[in-house]
Amino acid sequence: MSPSAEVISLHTSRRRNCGDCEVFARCLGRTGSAQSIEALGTIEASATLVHRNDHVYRAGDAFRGLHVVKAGCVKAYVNSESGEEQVLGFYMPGEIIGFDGLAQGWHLSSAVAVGTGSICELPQARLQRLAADHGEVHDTLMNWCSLELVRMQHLVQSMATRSADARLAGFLVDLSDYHARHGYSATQFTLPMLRTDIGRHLGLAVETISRVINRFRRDGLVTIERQQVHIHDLDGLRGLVHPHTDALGEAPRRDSA
Amino acid sequence: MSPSAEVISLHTSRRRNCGDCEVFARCLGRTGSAQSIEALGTIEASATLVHRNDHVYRAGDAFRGLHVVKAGCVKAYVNSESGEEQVLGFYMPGEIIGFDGLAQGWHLSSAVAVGTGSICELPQARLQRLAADHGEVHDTLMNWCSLELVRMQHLVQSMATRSADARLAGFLVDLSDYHARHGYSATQFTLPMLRTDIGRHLGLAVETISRVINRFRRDGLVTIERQQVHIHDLDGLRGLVHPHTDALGEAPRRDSA
DNA sequence: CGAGCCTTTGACTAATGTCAAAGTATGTGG
DNA sequence: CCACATACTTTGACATTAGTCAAAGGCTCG
Repeated sequence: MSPSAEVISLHTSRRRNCGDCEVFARCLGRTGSAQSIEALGTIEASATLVHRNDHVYRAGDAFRGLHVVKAGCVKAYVNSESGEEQVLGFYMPGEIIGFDGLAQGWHLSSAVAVGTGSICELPQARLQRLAADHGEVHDTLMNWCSLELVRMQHLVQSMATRSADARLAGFLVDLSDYHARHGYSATQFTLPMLRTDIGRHLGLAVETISRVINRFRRDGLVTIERQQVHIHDLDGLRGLVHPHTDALGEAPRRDSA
Repeated sequence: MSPSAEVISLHTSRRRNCGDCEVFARCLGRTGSAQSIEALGTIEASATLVHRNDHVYRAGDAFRGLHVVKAGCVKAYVNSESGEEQVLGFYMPGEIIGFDGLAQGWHLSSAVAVGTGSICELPQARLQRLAADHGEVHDTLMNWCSLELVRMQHLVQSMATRSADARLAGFLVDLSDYHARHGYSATQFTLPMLRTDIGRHLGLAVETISRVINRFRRDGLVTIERQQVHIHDLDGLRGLVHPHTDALGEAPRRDSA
């Protein structure tokens, strides 16, 4: 894990108002009251180009502000004392990262680009000023932080109660939902992250990820080749997500001969 | 609000300024800037006596505000579609619950008293007004929400990477730390929650909890009888928390370029 | 074209869950 | 105050999931 790249700050494009950004409506302008959205539109941010393994921030870094994933995919993770990496989440375009840094003034987790992408920084001072001037912005920020909390609660629930199959099915369904929400195909998309990282995210070994994908393929649920995902039976996949202890005499065995 | 003819009897639970409360310094007054603390002290709250299994809020309830555990212990949990309960955390006196309700305006989790205790409500409208008037209060609220997020991240990490022994050891150490921080014995305290709930919190079966406790007892680390915990070897317990893949006499890959 | 990284597969193991039942506290009504 | 009912905890035997180890197979990129 040494070949990691520097923390970003390299290539920045011109600074401009967020409200003028072509993806504003899917980003800061996605939620909140009209006043809040208008206020957030006045933030000036510059998108930074990032490449695979570029860090957005690292655990221990001083908190400079929140970051928005504008393009690409960002992996948030923590390292345990014994060096293992736990992936807390994968963040897609329009999603905001860095809330854990608000707790103590420095980050407790790290964020790294999964592939080529683009990141905007929302400077803390600017956000504070905005929140002070517009109560609605404060509400919106709290909403986002709370949403992040809920996201983590779901992950906890998933890891504590679901089987490997259910976890991976849930992971794929979540990705599918994201794409559908944003107007892309719910059944055909790319899987930008490594199998290893999916495993570290779901609390499973890489080999298990591989085997489960295989099982799904055999059962005709999906075709996953390299990074390309085709979901053939989205409902079937959804059905796998929840434990369903209902099988009183009828176990959910799907055998394609 | 509540007719005074309620169960409110033992303790003075009439509405009064939080700043005058005897536990303020361990509660709202625990963190944040001086201005923030002063502002929060002006909140008026009334403590409500709760008994075992009384709910503070339930999933689906409209979000009315945050709640402070003043005495006792509160269990936060979610129910999966298949009815299983996942315990997200146990909250001790001075801790604040309900941040997940900020995300959507209603709660996604439930909170229930583990035993007899006392709860204060911090009305949302009051908090919003305070945050609007005092930017520092806004910061403090974000801090708390972020801290809650970090707490959940730790739980994720624990469940994904630690063995049953490590998880329970961590759980006990956390409790011990809480008691130490608050001036109580770090090695002798009560375990207010059921074994079942500890299991549901750590993602383990009740039987496993029981067996691990037994193992700890055999190894002379603790004595746990009913709800009474005696920690005999706190350092030993701490040592168990982290995986330590020490097998081949320390071989952490520290490859430099 | 070769090196390194990533993924897949197979064989085996270990940790934890499940089921069943006994043991032990707790509370209630007689 | 007892006796019973209920709820919680512990223990044992066994099943099963997912992890580990080892190695081969495929991409990708310099």
